[in-house]
Amino acid sequence: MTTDRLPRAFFERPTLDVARDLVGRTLVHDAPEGLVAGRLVEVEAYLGPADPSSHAFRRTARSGIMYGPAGRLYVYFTYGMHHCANVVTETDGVAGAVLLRAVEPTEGLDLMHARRGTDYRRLLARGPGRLCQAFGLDRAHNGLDLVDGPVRIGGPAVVEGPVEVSARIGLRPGQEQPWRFFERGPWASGPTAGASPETAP
DNA sequence: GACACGATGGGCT
DNA sequence: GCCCATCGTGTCT
Repeated sequence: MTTDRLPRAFFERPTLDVARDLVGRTLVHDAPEGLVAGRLVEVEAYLGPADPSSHAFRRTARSGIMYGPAGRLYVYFTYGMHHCANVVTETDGVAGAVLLRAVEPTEGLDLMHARRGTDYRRLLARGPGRLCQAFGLDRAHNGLDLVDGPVRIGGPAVVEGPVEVSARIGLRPGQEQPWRFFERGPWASGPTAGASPETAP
């Protein structure tokens, strides 16, 4: 159900492996105002100094957390209005993180609708900014430990169909590494999301 | 200090 | 599909 957690060893692995294995898992935020949960359907891997698109391409005050212990949240603010949530991977000292891009909402739908201010279920947590808004995640959650904290990831990987791979979204040309892992369907974001008939609000 | 630029999303065409 | 708001972060002066 939603009470189990993946162990730290799960995150303490190569970033691409963690990213692929996160698709289908359950993301949970047990906040004071209520619990919300959803099934991860889209993630992207961001590596260290070898990945020009990664914040960890250069080690700075902000990106330093990507070099730290695995299993922590890395939440940052961008475009003046959006938050993006990542999971830190690799061993302590090696940079890596997985961006959480979309989930299929499963629990706490009312709270998510209230936070998002929309009745459209399909767009509750489709895209990294919407996901953070629906789950109530902001910079206050930066650094939280998924292994021991209000935000957790657990459950078996439940995937409808194959885990597909594509280039990451929204990056500069020439950096199109196939490091986006997703389940095709109405809940994933991006041009290859592939909506299905089952999109009722 | 100043400035350029996003791992985006919402609204309009 | 195109446009652009909006501000924290990084980099340069």
